[in-house]
Amino acid sequence: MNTAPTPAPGDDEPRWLTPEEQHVWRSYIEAATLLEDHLDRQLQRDAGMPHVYYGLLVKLSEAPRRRLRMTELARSAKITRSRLSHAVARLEKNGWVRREDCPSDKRGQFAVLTDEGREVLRRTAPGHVAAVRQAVFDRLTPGQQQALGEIMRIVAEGLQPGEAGADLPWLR
Amino acid sequence: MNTAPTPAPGDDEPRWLTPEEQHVWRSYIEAATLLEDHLDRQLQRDAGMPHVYYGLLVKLSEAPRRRLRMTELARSAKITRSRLSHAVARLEKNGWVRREDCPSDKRGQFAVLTDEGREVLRRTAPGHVAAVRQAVFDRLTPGQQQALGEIMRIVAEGLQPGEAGADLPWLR
DNA sequence: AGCTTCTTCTTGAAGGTTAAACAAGTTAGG
DNA sequence: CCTAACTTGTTTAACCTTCAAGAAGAAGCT
Repeated sequence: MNTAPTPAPGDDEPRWLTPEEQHVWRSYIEAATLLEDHLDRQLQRDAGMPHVYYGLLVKLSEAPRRRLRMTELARSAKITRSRLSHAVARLEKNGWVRREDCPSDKRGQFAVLTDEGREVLRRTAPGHVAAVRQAVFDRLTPGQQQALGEIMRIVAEGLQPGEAGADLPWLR
Repeated sequence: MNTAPTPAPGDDEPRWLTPEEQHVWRSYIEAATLLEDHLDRQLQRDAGMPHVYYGLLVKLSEAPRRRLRMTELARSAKITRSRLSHAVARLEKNGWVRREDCPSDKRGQFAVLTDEGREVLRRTAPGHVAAVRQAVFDRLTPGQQQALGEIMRIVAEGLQPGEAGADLPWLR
């Protein structure tokens, strides 16, 4: 986000992005912004919820008894527990998720996908997949798709462990 | 986001993502989420503003007289005018941006980067570039960097023109 | 047991985003 | 001109996210 003045030696001059790197980075930011907006809008319109919430329902739908502990769900969706707490509160009000106490750990809560939640998913998944396809997969060659997967896997990996943060030990 | 039941012929059965596509897509979502969170946190901590706001200052810093019409800035940052309006209000309160009337179009407003805003940028840019490098560029081969740029350019392109949306004819 | 520490989840407030509606100004067509 | 249609930018309220703090239970240590 800046032009390189001079790469001085033994100096703490920041290593600015090269013009090529800048282009890559800007393309990334633009596409990521547009894509997330696009999907948020698509889902808000067709399913009445933002993309992240939809992702939560998907995770639950794939879990063993369609239930997951809050912390596990948060971790798997890459969001903070706080955010999840608010999200589940909303989804619960919609009747798509229900909370259940964990028998083995009285602090614990399960988020459980309700039948109604399943139904919403069943009804809206096709449209969502279509949107994803149209925005991403239909435009990329198999090679690019594979490359994208690898690249993003690498980036995600580098961001996962982190030292320790306020609310989220695993999220930096 | 679902398992393929059967690709029936001449049927409107949705084309679910293949397992490979699902992996790619999940990696993308995870990395994008983690990355945006990471950068948001980095900038919130070091610059006192979210990543998008930082991007606005950068755009302004590169514009001719360090000023851009609201609509142009919004378009270039890929956000809605409404969002920009709020953002500029906040940046103005921080003294980093100032609004100025457009002489040729009485409806128009320029967002102008103040000296103070420039200073914030100067002070925080190194740290931000370092974060981006560490999270992305340092982990990818030159080939992957190039591939990422191409891929994201394609995706962004497909999302740009669109038919016409409520507030944003160009977004969607 | 008793004490400290960690983990789980929630809360409340502050801030950011969205959607819809609007005022004001500009443009295009007759 | 004059009106209809469009643009620009803002506003409001509803919603979502973050941050810091905290209640409650579990785990570990002596």
